[in-house]
Amino acid sequence: MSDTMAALNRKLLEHSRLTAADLRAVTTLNYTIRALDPNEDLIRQGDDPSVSALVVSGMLARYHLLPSGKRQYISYHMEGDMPDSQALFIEKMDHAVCAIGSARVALIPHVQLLKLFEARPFVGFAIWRETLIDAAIFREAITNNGARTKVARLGHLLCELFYRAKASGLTDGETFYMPISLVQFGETLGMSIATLNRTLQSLRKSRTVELQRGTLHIRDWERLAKISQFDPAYLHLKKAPR
Amino acid sequence: MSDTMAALNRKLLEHSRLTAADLRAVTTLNYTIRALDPNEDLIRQGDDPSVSALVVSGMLARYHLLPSGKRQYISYHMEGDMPDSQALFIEKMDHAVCAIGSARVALIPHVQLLKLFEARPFVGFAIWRETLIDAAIFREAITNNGARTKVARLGHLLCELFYRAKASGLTDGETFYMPISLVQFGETLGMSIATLNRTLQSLRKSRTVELQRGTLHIRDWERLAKISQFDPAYLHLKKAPR
DNA sequence: CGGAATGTTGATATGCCTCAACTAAAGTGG
DNA sequence: CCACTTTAGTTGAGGCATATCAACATTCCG
Repeated sequence: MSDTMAALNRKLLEHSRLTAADLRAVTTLNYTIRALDPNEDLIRQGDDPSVSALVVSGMLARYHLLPSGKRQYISYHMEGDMPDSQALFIEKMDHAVCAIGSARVALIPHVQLLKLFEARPFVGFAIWRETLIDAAIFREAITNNGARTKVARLGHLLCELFYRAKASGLTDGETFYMPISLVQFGETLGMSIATLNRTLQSLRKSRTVELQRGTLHIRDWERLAKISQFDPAYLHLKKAPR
Repeated sequence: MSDTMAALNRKLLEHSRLTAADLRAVTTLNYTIRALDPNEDLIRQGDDPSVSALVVSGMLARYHLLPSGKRQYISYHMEGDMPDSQALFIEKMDHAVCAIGSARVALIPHVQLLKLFEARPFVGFAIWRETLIDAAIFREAITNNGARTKVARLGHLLCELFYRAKASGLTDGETFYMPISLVQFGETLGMSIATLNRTLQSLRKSRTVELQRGTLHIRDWERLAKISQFDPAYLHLKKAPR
């Protein structure tokens, strides 16, 4: 049995209830592993995906590429996430996905997933739920960028990444390795890099959080969450009755 | 047979292929109609939804309510849309949905939808696709608010609303009735109402678009789309091979 | 017809983007 | 392992865009 698919099962169990038979069916999925260099694209805007990727290690990000060449990062994805289940029923990618640091993904053909969903609807529902949680994360990003102060905006993103990592057991105590550059944070939050840096200084000064060389360290979670108006309800990380 | 569910079928056929049997199964769904006054909430943040709403007439909007009482509007939904299929597999609403102007919705119990999806997986896939298109709209909103100029930002939103309305046959030539207030536009696009108004003036001056008393009139679609960097690819309104 | 909601415009202060210079860290090849 | 190059992060100065506040006009609605 596959450790890789076992990781997917663990992820699905973070929010969904599945029977032993469902879980067993998931482990029968075939896949191939692909290694990605830092900043390498997994898939580009306009591509027609026929496989879905499951993050095995490292981190991926979604982004839009604008006519000017400017990037807008949309969301980040870590071990156990399936970032392009978003593309399962879609012909042409409206966004690209790239690696943040080195990463490894398991590629699962869409046809296999569809067959599995027909045979075991509740597995489909679990992955559907996964895509809905992604959508909730997108909504929160809209609100974050539209309605929060710069400090809360950055703080909120850091809270979200840390909370999700912790829920998946990827943190080392209060520390999480997450090699997102300041430029990328800027292109996520709609801030210039200068302002982003100064905003980060301000968070540092508040002694709630430390971030250097890709290592995020939470010094005072309660206060950081308060500063950032972070309420994890939108991540829906509770198991639902089936 | 129900006209209301026929409207849902039309919507699903905008992007998905379904068999006659699938379509018939959809029309057997039971529902109740609910009328909404302008600005009335259909569902609030924190509620536990047990029904999904299909917009029968008028317009709905999703929004986040911040601790300060400030609203952030997330997206708008018109006839044929199912805005809270987003909540199908989720316990607690992370956002609210309200009416923009008067509206009527058909409420369909989740249990019925789930049974339908088990019996007819491809109907489920079509509605899943619908939720994925919503997610693509959210992503575009992130980029719109984060990376575009004020003029492009407003123009892009108007383009999207008009394009979607037209695809659903809801426009009257180059005109669409859409009673969103300037305050609401501001709370959608992260601009103050003063700036929003001046941005609108600027669009008016460019003679591409007119907007008054809720009526959107497109005067020069090509130029507006260009100004706004609007590319409808992200709406995925093409039928997919099954 | 009167009151409330919505839209419009002007003046002001400031927060942020832009640009630029510099430092520190990481990666590369001899 | 060290010089070199490249990339990432940091800080400062200046000017403009936009949030904020306030006054007013218009439209909507009972």
